[in-house]
Amino acid sequence: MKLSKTSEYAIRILSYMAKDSDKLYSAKLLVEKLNVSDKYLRKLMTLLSKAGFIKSMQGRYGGYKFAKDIKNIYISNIIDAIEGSEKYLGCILGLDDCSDENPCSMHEVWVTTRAKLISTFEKTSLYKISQTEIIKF
Amino acid sequence: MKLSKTSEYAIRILSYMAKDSDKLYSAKLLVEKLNVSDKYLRKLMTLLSKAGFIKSMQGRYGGYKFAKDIKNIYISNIIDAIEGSEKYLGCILGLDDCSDENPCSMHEVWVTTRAKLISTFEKTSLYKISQTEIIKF
DNA sequence: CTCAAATACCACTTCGGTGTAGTATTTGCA
DNA sequence: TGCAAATACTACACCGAAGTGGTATTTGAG
Repeated sequence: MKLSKTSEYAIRILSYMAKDSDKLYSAKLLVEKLNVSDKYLRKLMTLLSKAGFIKSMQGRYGGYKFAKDIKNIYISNIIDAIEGSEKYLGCILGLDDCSDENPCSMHEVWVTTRAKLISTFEKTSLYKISQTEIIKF
Repeated sequence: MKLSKTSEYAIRILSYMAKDSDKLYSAKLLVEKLNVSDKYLRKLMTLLSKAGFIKSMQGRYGGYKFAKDIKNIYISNIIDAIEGSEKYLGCILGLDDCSDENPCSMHEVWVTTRAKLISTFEKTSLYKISQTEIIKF
């Protein structure tokens, strides 16, 4: 019942970048500020570029910046790009054919909790995050 | 954002046993009914015995039955025994020192969602599950 | 034009969750 | 009392996520 490490990193990185959403950030700076392994962060940045959240500038004085408005990037988009939405949309017991008509043992209690989970991910944008007080990145 | 496979199995098994909570269940029967690998289920049953949820009867005509009242077994207890409570109690971004005073970027939105998650696990007992209509185990 | 400093790419290692195999042990009944 | 049928235990295989290493490529400044 946790996000993958990669999703955790991605959200932390993008939240940090959202503080000043027009700035160009180097991998080196992000590594220092977020305390993530250099190699892992660089690999992840490439993935986030390919997913369309950010764009990379190569060469001297290169780095990364947002490729689109942070008001249009939601936590759900980030998680989906990295580990897939089925990780939190599906049946809590992993049953493919579980539904209201064909409920598993947890279905009844899980429905509302899952709705809350989905809503949290789908309604929280990086812009919203950038407006909250954040002490720990 | 999922339970481990082992937790999924454990909840499914115990939910099935809760239907008739005084009965003795053989591993063979459970494997047939729940469509779980024989070896994996047996190993898990031993773990659930050691965790105190069920007790095992060895020898011919052996099997498993509940070791305590299913009104006192909560989903949170099962998850805790198998993968540990920190898997859903902690910071969504995996930060050890995240708190109200030292919030991460998701803290504000996550607090209420996590509370809902915790409440779902801590307030759902096997007894409650046994009272709901279940079609798919 | 060359070099410094940045990102991109490919391959490999490590680790833990999942799953399998084989053997040992227990116990009731014919 | 021996056997059938059940659980217990130990070790290993597999696989994907996490993490590391080395090299190639890009590009602005002097």
